[in-house]
Amino acid sequence: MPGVSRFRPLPAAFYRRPADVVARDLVGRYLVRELAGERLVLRLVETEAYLGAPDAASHARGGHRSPRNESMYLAGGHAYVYFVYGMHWCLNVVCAERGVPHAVLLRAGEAVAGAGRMAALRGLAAPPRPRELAGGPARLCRALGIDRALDGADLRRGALRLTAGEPFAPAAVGVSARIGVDYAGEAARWPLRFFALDSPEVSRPAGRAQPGPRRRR
DNA sequence: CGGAAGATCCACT
DNA sequence: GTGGATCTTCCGA
Repeated sequence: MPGVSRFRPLPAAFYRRPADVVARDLVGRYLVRELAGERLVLRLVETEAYLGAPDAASHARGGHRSPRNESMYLAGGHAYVYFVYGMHWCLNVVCAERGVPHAVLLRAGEAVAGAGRMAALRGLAAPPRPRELAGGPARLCRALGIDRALDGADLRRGALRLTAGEPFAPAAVGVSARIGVDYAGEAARWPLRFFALDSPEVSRPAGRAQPGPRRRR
């Protein structure tokens, strides 16, 4: 039965690794959402790793811990959902051992199933243009109906799961600096963003890891 | 206790 | 390309 294994949940051992390793390995995997009796599936094409206490861009920088980010300290394989800019939800995959707040931000995905329902959740009337459906961490959450109710959820079972999917060949995955973390000093340049090189859904093509010659003034 | 900034998106110029 | 929406959290007073 070709295809069935794509929906096998990723095992606990998958998550018990550093976030940069998990982030790269998540590109191509399926994010499966059961919502109102319907199955919505995104193939992940863009992720970012956040490395806990030593990472100035992380919500857990300096070992910070609060009710908001408490889920980051769960064992790998749980969800960390947070609210930003007063309007948007973002979904992270918690990694490593319990007490070590590594996480992977899910930034974009391609629709595999339930595209019509996802477009409706996004409030889109016409067929979506590239990046419109789930190209961006907040768009991805809105397309799957994800909010605080899923904070701390077990990603191996339940209404939100990560499954084997269709991993990309290593050569098909690009690496860049993370997006929107310019405040983080040196950590803002760490190569921790991973994306499918030929996906039209990736939120931005190259990020700013290795700035080439740029026009000035 | 007030002010500022944020792992973003969208409308508008 | 720029700024507004909107609210949780943190920090300084």
